[in-house]
Amino acid sequence: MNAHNDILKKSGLSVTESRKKILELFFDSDGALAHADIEKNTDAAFDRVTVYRTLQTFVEKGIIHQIPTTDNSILYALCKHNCQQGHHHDNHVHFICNKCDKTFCLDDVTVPEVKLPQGFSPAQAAMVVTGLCEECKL
Amino acid sequence: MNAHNDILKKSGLSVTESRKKILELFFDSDGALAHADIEKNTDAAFDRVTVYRTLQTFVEKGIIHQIPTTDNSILYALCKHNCQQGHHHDNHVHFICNKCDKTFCLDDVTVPEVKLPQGFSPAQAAMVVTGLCEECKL
DNA sequence: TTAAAACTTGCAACAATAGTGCAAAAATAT
DNA sequence: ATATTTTTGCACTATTGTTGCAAGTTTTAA
Repeated sequence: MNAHNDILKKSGLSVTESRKKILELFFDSDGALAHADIEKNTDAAFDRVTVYRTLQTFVEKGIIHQIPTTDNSILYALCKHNCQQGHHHDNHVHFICNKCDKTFCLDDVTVPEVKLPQGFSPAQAAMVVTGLCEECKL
Repeated sequence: MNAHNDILKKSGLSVTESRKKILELFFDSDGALAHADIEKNTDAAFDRVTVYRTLQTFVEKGIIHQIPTTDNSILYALCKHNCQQGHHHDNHVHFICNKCDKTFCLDDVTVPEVKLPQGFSPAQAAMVVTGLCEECKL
C-alpha cells in the first residue's frame, strides 16, 4: 500500500493500473504534463480516451490542476497544496521556458491580487510567465 | 484610405478583403475573439484556412495578441499599446466570465511584477482572472 | 471467499480543430 | 499595363477531443 494509492482512495476513486501509472508520472515529473506527454511516457499502454478521462477525473477531484497556455494545449500539474474537490488552490505562478518548452510550477510564488474595475467579481486568477529557465539561460 | 488600412500597410501586409474585415471585427468588438467567433461574424465569407493564417500573421506583426485559457482554445485581442513585430506588450489582465464566457481586456489593469526564483529569466507575463462580469453578477 | 453491484476501460464511430501543398486569384511594384 | 510578389481557396491530412456501449476490473458486503 503506497502513498499514491492513498491519494486515489481519499478521492473516492477506484485504484486502477492507469490511474496509478499516470499519478506516478506526475510525481516523477518536476514540470507540468500535457496529454501528449502522458501518452508518450506510458508507451500507449492505455487508450487515448482513458488518458483523457483520467485527467478529467483528477482535475475534478483536485489531484491535478490545469495551466492555461497560448498554444492551444492544456497542461496539467499536481496540486501540491490543499486542493479539494471542486475547489482548487493552484494559486502559484507558472513558468514556461521559451527554449525547452518545459513548464514549471513555481510553488513559492503566489499569484498577486489585482484590483479589478467596478463590477468584476473574481473567483480565480492564473498567471503564466514565459522566458528562459535556469538550464536554458546558460 | 482609412485607419485600418494604414495598420496593415505599416506592418508590411497587403491590404486584402479578409484582413480588412477581420481587423474591423477586432475594432468593433470590446472583448477578445476566438477563431470561431470570427468565422461566425464573417458569414463564412472567407475560407477557414484564411482566417487561421490571418490571425497568425496578425500575431506575428504585433497587431493582435493571444490570450491563454484553460479550455484549449486561443483567444485573440487587439494590441492597444505599442506592440512591435515580435515583441508584444499586452501586459494587461484578462477577465473571463464563467457565466457568459465573454473575455474582457482590462486595459487599465497591468499585470503585476513577480519575483521569480533564482535562475528564471522572465520575458513576458500573462494573467487571466475568471469570475463573474458586470452583467452576469446582477 | 465469492457473488453482486458499481465503476472503469477500450473500442468504434464521430466531431471539431488545426496544418500543408499547390494552383488560381488578387495586390503591389515597375 | 504588365510582371512580380503575395494571398487565397481547395483538397487532403493530421491532431485533438467526445460519446455510447459492451467487456473487464475493482469494490462491497454477505
